Amino acid sequence: MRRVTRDIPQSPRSSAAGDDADYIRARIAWYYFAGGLTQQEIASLLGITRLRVNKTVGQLRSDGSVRIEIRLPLSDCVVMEERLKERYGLAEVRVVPSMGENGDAQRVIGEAAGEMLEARIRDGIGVAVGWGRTLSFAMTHLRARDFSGAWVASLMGGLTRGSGTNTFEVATALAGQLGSDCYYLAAPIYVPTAQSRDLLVSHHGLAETLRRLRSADLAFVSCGDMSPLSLLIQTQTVTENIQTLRDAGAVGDLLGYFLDAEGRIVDHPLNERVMAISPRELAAIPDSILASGGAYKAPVVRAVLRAGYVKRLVTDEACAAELLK
Amino acid sequence: MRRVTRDIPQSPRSSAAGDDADYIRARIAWYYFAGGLTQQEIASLLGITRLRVNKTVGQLRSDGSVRIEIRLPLSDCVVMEERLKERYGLAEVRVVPSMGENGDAQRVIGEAAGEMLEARIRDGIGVAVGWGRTLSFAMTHLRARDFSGAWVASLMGGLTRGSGTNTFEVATALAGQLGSDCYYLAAPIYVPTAQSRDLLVSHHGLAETLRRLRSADLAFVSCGDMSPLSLLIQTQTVTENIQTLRDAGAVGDLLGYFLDAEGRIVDHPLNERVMAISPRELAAIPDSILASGGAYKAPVVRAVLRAGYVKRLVTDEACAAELLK
DNA sequence: GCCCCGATGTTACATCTGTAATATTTATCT
DNA sequence: AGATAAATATTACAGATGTAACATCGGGGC
Repeated sequence: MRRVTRDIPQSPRSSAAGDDADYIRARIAWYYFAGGLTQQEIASLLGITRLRVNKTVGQLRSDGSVRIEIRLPLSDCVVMEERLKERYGLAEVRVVPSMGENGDAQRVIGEAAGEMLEARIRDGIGVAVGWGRTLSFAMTHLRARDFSGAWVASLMGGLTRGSGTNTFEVATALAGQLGSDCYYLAAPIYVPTAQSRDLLVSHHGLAETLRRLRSADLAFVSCGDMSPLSLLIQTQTVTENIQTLRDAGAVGDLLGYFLDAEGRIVDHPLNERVMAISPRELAAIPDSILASGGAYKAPVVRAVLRAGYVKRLVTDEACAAELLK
Repeated sequence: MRRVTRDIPQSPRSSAAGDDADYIRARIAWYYFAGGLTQQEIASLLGITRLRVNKTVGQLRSDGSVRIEIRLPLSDCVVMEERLKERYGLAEVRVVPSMGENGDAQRVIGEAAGEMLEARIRDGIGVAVGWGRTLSFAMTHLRARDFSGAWVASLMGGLTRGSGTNTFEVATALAGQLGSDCYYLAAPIYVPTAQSRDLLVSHHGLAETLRRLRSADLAFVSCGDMSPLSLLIQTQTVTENIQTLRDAGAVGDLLGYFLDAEGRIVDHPLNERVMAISPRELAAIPDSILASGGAYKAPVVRAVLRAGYVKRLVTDEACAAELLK
């Protein structure tokens, strides 16, 4: 566990250049998004290339420096939110429209989840976070306020062979945004054997992080399905076990634990080796947000909801429709 | 004075078609702004023409259904805000970047002013509003909440020969957004003679509106300069008097009253015929926002600030720079 | 019933935008 | 100083976007 202070955004800029670049960024943001000037106009106004303007605009969009708020609720979605709340006894549900094949659902869900998360952050709060693409999108949509009294901890171990995504990225980013402390469950998500799990837990700060996690006020998690697209499935450890997991009735994972259609942890050796708090412990956390969508994830999401592991849900139309069938 | 209920947005839609069109609008908003789909993709997804998507996107942008928030403060502007606050003893100042020749300053200032206004609205509040292009832009940037206990009244009479802009539009729109009552100063801004002014005031609901105005909690106004671009200057009544007004030392108007560089009402017959509350009465309203910008308006704005007629200011860089000279 | 109006579709085109491949500058490290 | 990496400029181009002119459709008012 380390203290994270402020290593989030476009960092490696030195002295004068950094200020200048930030200044240009801010000006571009205003001229383009508020003023509606054309990229070429901005370029000549600022004496830089259109290309640079173009790139900066792209950055601004994705790094959350400009945020677009849509004030037109989609009636269908609102209806589904209510029905989901009632059907699964949830405290809050947000359904966003599904985007066709292209513009990926993950991002839109993540952004909506970020808003829900932001609304629940308060000073002194302890937040337990998982990882995954959806969650990392949420990070761009948080307003960076200072909550130095708060703390963040990662709910689950990391991947050793990082496939592009740093698995602690979400926790780091959140702690950075909040200016709060961050505790890592610095271990692989799957340890070699059940014994080594016990060994690790007794060791190090892992025990402390786990203790902290159990006293968290809010959990922010996603879940994975069984398709080869899933981040978790791509890890070697899981790939080796995928067939036996399927045979055991697994429909997907929550915090690395594979669940059956009813949300029960399936009987499989892999589930003995997970370095993360258990779904049952997750359910004991006072408040929690599950962010997952896409029709193909509906089976896992349904499993998680049926078992009552989480209190709030952010998903998309396609998944919501499946959940309501 | 009339009750305004809800006649703001894209109104003249009948029964089924209206719902359908709104539904399409909402979907387009999500697909385009949240999902980042291309207009063509959206068109085929929804089975409509790309053109229609294109037009709708344009509407969404300008009617405030989607709102873009920029989270990068421009250091220059922030500095000027502080200096203006100190120099003119203001409670709050907002300075937005000036847009080059194109993308008009009015809109950006208006939008910022809308945000400041929104922040100050509370249930039961009485808001006195003026009119002008800048203010009408502010209306698109208000979140429509319900403040049925609030009321809105127009601060000044209207133009009889409407040059495109309905002068009560701002009051109507604001009342509509708030779902509150709206009182109009239903008279021309310049009445024929000083006597007819007294006559009108004694008559009708005008007296009541004026009484209300004086008990308003918040005023939302703009001011005009002496250039031919100014809405007010374009009215025939003023055009006839422009030379004598200049000779009397006028640098612009506030609520139809022409002021000198120190903010004093200039000695001119036209100022006897204004149907509006006086600047002095405006100063007595507990809280007030002046939204005006552009370098060419600096003289009037300075006059208004010097005389202390308003408490808060929203302007742009160019004007702010002049004000600080 | 007929006409007019507004909303939408059709087509065509100029412009703006996103992206890649490549050169040049600038900062940083040894 | 020289080498290296990052940022920025240059050029080129396909695809997306905004706009205009005109056709078509459906409803409401006379």
